[in-house]
Amino acid sequence: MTISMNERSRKILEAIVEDYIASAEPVGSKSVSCRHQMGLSPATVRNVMADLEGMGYLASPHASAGRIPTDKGYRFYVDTLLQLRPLKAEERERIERQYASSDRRIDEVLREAVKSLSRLSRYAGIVMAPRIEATVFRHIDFVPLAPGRVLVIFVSRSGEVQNKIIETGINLPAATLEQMTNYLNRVMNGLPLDTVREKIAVEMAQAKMEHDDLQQRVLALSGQALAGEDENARVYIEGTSNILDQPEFADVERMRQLYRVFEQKSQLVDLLDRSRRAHGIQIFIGNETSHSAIAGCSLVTATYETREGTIGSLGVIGPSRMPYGQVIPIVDYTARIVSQLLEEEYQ
Amino acid sequence: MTISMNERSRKILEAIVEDYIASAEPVGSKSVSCRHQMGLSPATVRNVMADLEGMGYLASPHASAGRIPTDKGYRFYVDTLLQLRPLKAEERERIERQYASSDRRIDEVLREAVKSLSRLSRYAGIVMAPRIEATVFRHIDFVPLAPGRVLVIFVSRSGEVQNKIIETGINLPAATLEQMTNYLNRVMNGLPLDTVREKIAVEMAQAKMEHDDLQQRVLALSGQALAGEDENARVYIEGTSNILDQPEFADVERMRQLYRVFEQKSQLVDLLDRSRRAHGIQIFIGNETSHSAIAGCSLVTATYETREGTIGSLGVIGPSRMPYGQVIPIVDYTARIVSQLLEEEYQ
DNA sequence: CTTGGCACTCGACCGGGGTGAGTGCTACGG
DNA sequence: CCGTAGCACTCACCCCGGTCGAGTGCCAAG
Repeated sequence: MTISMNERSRKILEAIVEDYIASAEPVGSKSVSCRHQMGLSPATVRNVMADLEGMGYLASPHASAGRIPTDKGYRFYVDTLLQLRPLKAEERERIERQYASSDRRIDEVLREAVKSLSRLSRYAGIVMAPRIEATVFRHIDFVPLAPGRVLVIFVSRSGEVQNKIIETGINLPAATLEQMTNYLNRVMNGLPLDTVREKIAVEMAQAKMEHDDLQQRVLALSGQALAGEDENARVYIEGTSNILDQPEFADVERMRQLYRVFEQKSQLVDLLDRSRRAHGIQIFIGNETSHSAIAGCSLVTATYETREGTIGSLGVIGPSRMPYGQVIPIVDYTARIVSQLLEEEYQ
Repeated sequence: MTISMNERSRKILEAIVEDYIASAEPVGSKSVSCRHQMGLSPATVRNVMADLEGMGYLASPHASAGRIPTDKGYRFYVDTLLQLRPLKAEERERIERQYASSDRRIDEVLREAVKSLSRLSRYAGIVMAPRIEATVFRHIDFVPLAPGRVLVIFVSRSGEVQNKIIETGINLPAATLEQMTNYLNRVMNGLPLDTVREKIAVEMAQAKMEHDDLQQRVLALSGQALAGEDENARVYIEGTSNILDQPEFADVERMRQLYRVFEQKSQLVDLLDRSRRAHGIQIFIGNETSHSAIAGCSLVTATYETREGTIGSLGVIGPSRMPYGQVIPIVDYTARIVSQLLEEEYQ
């Protein structure tokens, strides 16, 4: 058993991975030897395949079937063998066109992105919206709905709107609210959200000292409105039914597991968050996700960013048997376009 | 073959429907005769069952299996045999508690409702948000994001926030926007949305006559912001993976179809919309939905409303083999609670 | 009209033989 | 020492026939 991978074994591994990706059937020595006319007899290929299995790149479902790649096999393929298939101009155009009708509000853009990802990859698209911490203050507004109930609307510089109804207990006079709106909009405009929060805290302390109860309450209101949202709500998924067409999900039990993950979202949040902290393209293969419920699945993700840094991540989830060479450029280009669209907002 | 349904046939039909709902297995004459000690021999039951089959209430999957209810059978059961199992105080309380933490913004309430529906019924919950036409003007706000781009925020009386970014082409001065905000908020407050639209149209005509280009543009802006949204986006679904546990969906192909429907939503919009136009509880059984993709499924829906009329509908979707007696009260009570919560907003 | 009896039907389950793809091993030749 | 050809072996898959049993339909008796 050769320990190292020479050129030949790599070629053969590549052939097997690609055949398996294309056919979803275990691939045998003969088909490798024939289809990829590399001048080797099936017997030779067999020897190599036995080595590859020994090294953990391949596995056989049972004795007389062919071999299928393991997670490690896919990983090696992706890291060292894979050739990206760059997008054709026409495909790039198709991605861009997707956003033509959107109004460039960040959630609109992301919604289009997730649709586009799922449509192009023919798997499920997932997008994680930026955490509100990453935004910049643009505008705040208080709308009294009823005595003791105020709707607080917060707008970030990128046009994202977040709103909350807050029970104030007491009835805040419209004049105070208006005054405060003007003040906050003047002072906070353009500041990153965490700075805004700090400032609000400082001012609250001051208002407290001055026994300005009303002002303190309104400030508290703004603070509450700027609090973070449920993380799970920030994930968009689309095209999950695409995955159902894949032969590996003919088994009902696996489908169930997968759909539970989609519905629950927290595991996806975890992965997308890990991806966000990295930079650029990230690929999780099978058990590398360390979520056994999505065993057999891979995630291809990329980060999108503005000049102020990475703000979120997006990608595609599908079976590990995935044409990475095609999916990666799709994810990559989508992330670029999204970054670009959001960047334009920032001027 | 008796044409009419006498007391005995009804009892037997009831027994069969209920056994089948409980077990998901075709039910035979013997089990009916034994389990529901009605003093009839299996043979007699068989005769009756043959009649019921002849009348279209039952069907046999194959010669030597028992009988299962047809859509018509379920319909008869629901219309004339069904006894509702009223909610226990504890269950009602559980439903109410669900909304305790919500901030009573309409979309929050509906999101809680859909969760609660799916959790209690153990099927998928669906909710359709009111169309924006049904709302009442409360507040509008223009936030200039960049030269030529304005974010328009519209708030309805029930605290629903809708926002749109609009490309204005030219740069509208902040002063004009502010002036217009004040004007609209003063004049339109409390008017139903269609009236607001009319008024805007009238004022636009007037502005045109007076060659007040700026004002005309801002009015156009408001008009655009009040335009309806994508209908499909107004449907919430949750708990779809509950349905996967049902034995009737062991077949992968059916699951696929169903999930396509969930993802596409338009067929659900259609049904919920039909339900909204009716009043109170509505039940669609199997093919009555006239959407063949959800054959074998039933929908139990109810409308929620304020004193100004029905505004939306919500319900549960699951297999036709559904314990209607339990599901109907859940849906009914949820609709009541939602109505009540929204009503409170209106004061 | 009800009931017991009985033959019949038909899917589910089981076991066995045949088939074929694919393997591992071994012996041979460059 | 490496590549190749040959060969026996393995094992999933398919098809077949037989058995089993639940449930029916029908009939004749009460």
